[in-house]
Amino acid sequence: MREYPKTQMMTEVQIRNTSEQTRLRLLEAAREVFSQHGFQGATVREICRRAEANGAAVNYHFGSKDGLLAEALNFAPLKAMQNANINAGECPRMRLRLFILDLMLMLLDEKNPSSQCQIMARELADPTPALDKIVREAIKPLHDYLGKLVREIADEKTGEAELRRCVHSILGQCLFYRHSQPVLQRLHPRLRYSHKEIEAIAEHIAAFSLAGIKHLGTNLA
Amino acid sequence: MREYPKTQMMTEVQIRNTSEQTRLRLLEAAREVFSQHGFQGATVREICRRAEANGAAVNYHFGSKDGLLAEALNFAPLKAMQNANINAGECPRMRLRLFILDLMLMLLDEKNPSSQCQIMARELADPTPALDKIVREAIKPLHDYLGKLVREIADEKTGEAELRRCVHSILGQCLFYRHSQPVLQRLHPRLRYSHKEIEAIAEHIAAFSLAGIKHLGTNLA
DNA sequence: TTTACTTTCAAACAGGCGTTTGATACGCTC
DNA sequence: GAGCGTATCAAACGCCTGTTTGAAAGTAAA
Repeated sequence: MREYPKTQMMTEVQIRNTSEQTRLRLLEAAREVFSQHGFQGATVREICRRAEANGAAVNYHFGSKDGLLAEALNFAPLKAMQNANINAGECPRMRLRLFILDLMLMLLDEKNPSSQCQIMARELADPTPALDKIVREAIKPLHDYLGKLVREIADEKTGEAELRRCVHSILGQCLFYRHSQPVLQRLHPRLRYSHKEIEAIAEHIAAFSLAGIKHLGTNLA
Repeated sequence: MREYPKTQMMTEVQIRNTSEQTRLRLLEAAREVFSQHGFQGATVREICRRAEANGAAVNYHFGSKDGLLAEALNFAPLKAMQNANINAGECPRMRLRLFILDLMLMLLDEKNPSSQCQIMARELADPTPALDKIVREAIKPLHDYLGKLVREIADEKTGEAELRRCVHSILGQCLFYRHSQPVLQRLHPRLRYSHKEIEAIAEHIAAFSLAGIKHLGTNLA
């Protein structure tokens, strides 16, 4: 996986106690800063400052800012969520509800250590070299899984394009609350994303979407 | 409105023939570059290059890059769309359909000279000093108008919060296609946003949303 | 023509960026 | 202790950014 630095002479113990610790601190700081400012807006110096590491540490341990982003990405939480959803055993409509709730919690919960989704959500709009990997390993599986879920709920005759658009409608509603947060903050200054508020939003999106999916063919030709 | 430069001695004719022309060229170039690269990604030098103006022209005519953005914004197309929608005379459901179609055309049509919406859509995610003005003059009226429209369609007993979430659901679906364009391009490389495709997407969002609004209270407590 | 003023221009400026460098301290093996 | 590979550090590098500067060009009134 990683190539910097090539460990040759040090013992594993030493590595774990010295190098590996700053590596981890850098990764954690990077996730914070990337999720807050985006890739362009984040600076290597600020990441190093938060990690209490030297300014050259990023390039030493990860080769470049790009390399740091690539290793800071972690798709495990998203995959875990999908697996949990598959094994929930509920009916498809209930699984969609759970899916949306879990996704909204990842996107909005401030206390959630999974800033992964926030980093990825930022990447959607303006691409970095890491976007290809993100799409391949996280977004495509997400679309695929959601597509299957919608197919189970929708009418059998529903076409492929229409199915895809339903997936877009669901994800669009969810991502809106993250992408437009600066705007929503100005429109409704009092609004806070408490766990209760997130649940209410998720429930709305689920109900709204289920109605939309169910009545696909009834509104027009 | 503008303060740079303070016109004192030149005749109006001269101003129109010299200064005003480069001003307009700068504004047009700025709209192009801002909509393509976002505010952070856009560089003053590139804007000046496209406008065939000197590198100092932006600061001379607009004071700063921020000032250029503020004057490059033009909310007229968005307001015109809303006015046209009010006067369409159709029933609320049909007006919502028209509204979504017009918005999607503004957001996606490549040939459309109104890159205004694209600039604004970019600003949603990461704020610049111009965001306050954008929210006040464009986004808030948009939310308000859409809110009234939804209120006409929805059940009378629908609460304020739920109404607002419907507006978010509609806008979220629309904006998704713009915000996630880099991702969608990778997921479906063949997809092109022809006028026909945009119409199909708009029609889907309208039908999906109308079903969602109509069946607000039926799915759960 | 002289004067006043606006606009354009090449050049430079100051600051921030990601990155590189060479020295230094450290821990291990021999 | 000698030698070696590793990690950290302050400092600097080269580049790009928005912005400023002072001179030059141009036009219109005096």
